[in-house]
Amino acid sequence: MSVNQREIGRRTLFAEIRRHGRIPRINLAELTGISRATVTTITAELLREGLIEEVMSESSDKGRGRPKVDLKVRGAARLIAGGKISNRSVSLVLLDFEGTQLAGHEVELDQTAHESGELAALLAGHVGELAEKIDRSLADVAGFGLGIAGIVDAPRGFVHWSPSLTARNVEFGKILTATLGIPVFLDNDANLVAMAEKSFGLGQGHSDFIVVTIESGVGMGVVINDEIYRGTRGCGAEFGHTKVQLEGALCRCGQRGCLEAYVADYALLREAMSASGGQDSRQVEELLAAAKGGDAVAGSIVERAGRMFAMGLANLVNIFDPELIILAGEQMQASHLYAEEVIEVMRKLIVQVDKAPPEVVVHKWGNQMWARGAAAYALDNVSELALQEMKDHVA
Amino acid sequence: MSVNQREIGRRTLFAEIRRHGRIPRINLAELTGISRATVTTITAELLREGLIEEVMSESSDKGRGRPKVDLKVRGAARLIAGGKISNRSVSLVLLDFEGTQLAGHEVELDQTAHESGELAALLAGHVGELAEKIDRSLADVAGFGLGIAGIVDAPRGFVHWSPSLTARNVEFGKILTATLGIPVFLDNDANLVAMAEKSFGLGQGHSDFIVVTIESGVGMGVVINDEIYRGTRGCGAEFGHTKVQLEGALCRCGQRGCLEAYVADYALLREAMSASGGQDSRQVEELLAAAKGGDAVAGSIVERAGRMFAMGLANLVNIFDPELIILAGEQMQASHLYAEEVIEVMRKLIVQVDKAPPEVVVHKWGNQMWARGAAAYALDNVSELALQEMKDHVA
DNA sequence: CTTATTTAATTTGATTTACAAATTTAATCC
DNA sequence: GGATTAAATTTGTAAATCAAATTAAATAAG
Repeated sequence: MSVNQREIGRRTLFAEIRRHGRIPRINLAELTGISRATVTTITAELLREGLIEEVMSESSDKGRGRPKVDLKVRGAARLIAGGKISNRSVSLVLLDFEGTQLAGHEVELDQTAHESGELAALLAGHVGELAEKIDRSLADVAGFGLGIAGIVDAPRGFVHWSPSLTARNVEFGKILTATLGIPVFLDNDANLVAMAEKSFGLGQGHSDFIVVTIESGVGMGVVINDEIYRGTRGCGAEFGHTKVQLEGALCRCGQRGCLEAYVADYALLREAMSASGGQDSRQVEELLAAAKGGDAVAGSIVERAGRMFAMGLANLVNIFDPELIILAGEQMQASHLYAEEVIEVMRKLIVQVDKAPPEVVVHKWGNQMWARGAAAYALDNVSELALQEMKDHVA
Repeated sequence: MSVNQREIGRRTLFAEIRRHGRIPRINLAELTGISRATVTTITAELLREGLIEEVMSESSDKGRGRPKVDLKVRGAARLIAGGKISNRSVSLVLLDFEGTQLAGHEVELDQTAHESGELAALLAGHVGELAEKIDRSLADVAGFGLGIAGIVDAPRGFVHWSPSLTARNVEFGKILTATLGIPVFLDNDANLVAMAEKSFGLGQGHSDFIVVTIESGVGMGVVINDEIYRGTRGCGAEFGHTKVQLEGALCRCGQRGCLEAYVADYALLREAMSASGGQDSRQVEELLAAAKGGDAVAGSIVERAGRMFAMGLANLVNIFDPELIILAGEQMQASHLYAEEVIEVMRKLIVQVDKAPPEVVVHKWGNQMWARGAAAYALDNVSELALQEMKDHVA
């Protein structure tokens, strides 16, 4: 409503600069449809504000005429932090405003669930420490994005439930903001993987895709129209607890037939245990190896997990019809689910149209990707804040 | 990008007028944040163009001062047609630009599947006839919205497959536009029910909701952010073919375990038949009545359908987390699935958060609702066209 | 019946903003 | 060193918004 035209121009140009990394004004004018005159005016404002900077074009332009001057986001403009709380560790990263990583940090935790105040204080300490690594302080951080497992109402920063917190229904976002003294942006960890894929990973350039993650649980992040889709309660997309079997296997959420109850580590181990009458104490890795080696029992357990997973994926496709599905996970942990045979079963289970089924890609990465996704989320929010501030500065 | 500010203003004001039915300028200014001066200018343009008209305010305002003058969409500005192709019939409606129904029509068809050219010609004839009922002609119709079952790529007007067409992969939208000589907007019928609910029904005022329909198949329309969500292939939301059972019952789509294969009419009858060893030839109504009357076999068939349906619904909730689910259907046809017990099972199957589960409402209506939804779709598109045209007129 | 009051709508004048066209800048080519 | 080329900026104009002043149309008061 009260978004005047100039603000729109600033936003589109800044976003375009960010997307391209480095780009000269004339291309900005072409791509956005904004006149060259206005591009000059607006980029001058952004330069004055320090959000962007000029760089001599390094593209091999041997042409005549005045050479292009590239514009890029000014990395030094803001300092961004991102973090992800895992089972018994915290990963943290520090990015500059361009998105390049300045520092990273892994912290072991002695327990899984924490009291929210303690956890906030602990995070404040570690983010501060990380900042000091590059001779900055916690107060210099313009925003901190944090990913946490569980059911999170992101816009409100409210945690309905999380395995990392001892209490339910915590205003964790507010607690964090108060403790750290800087803006904190909290979200479900699966959403932040989607964010990471969109900003740095395989989702770049895609406006609609789904990311499925398998850690200890099964998570999902949905990007629709270039934005992360969060249901109305702020906590949609509980893919792991979609039901794949009526009155099926018991899930740790207390319900029956959840997808997670068939594909998660604990589910596989539980089955192996019961098949052997309580004798089997193998780890997941061993079980998978045994399945590969021809062990019939292990094979059937793993195979069923794969079929269930394929069915869950197919349902996603039937409902969302995405152009891309990214199966994201740490290392090889869930490789049996990401196997080509599983994807093939999925393809058979989706509605058959004379059109290519969605592309399915597997993206394996380390622990820090989660934290980078969280930072990307903060980066988005801080950029928005920075542009918001300009309204007042210029006026 | 070449959307100038004035166009934005026109759009927001026109949309606001449409939403409120009748509203004075001063309230428009307040609601949209556009200044009173600009509201005067823009509404003057819209009046001159004939898209809106002034009506003396009938709101019981006994206050002093200059009385408010309400603005409303000018019904006579455009004539809109909507249609829906059912199994062996076509429903058609004619609306004015305000959305009030001017005429309706039901046509019997002698067959289910049609050759696309013939069907187009047939529709052209009947829409023309309907127009003549109110002393207008086919050429006076500004746009025709048509709903058809099957898999439709709405933006392209392309039908991948439909039970109403003999051929697959038909450019049916283009054929219709050519045959009728007016703009035609084609969509999947379930999407158009969502459209109808949003424009005239229970979805009014909701920006995010899901509509589930049960006719012969199970359909779904999804509204996200005030817009109908269509996957990337234009054909998302195949709720009826989400899988609820691995290697389950055979569906008419050729796959196994589809929701539809458990809840559709033919599925119920098939089961009754096989339970009785081929002796049972009851109709669905009889089967439902028998179940109510205590017949154990019928009861278990109906009950399982309900449980499967609840599971499918719960999966929708777990994935979308909508604020509202509308179960829309013709009359009592699917009442066994819409029963409170089924909804209760669904509530138990969704992820439990300390927050109210989505509201579920049942909306029963007649055949013409589909056609009205199609007309609403056309209305949207024609409004857009009309505003587009203004650019040239004013310039 | 006339005047004051109140509120909606319009008009006016100033300001913002975007853009086309003209100009300047900075390079290469000959 | 001038001609040429292309990017970026400056200039002048047109479009569009808005605050403030004005007009319009009603009721209330005297």
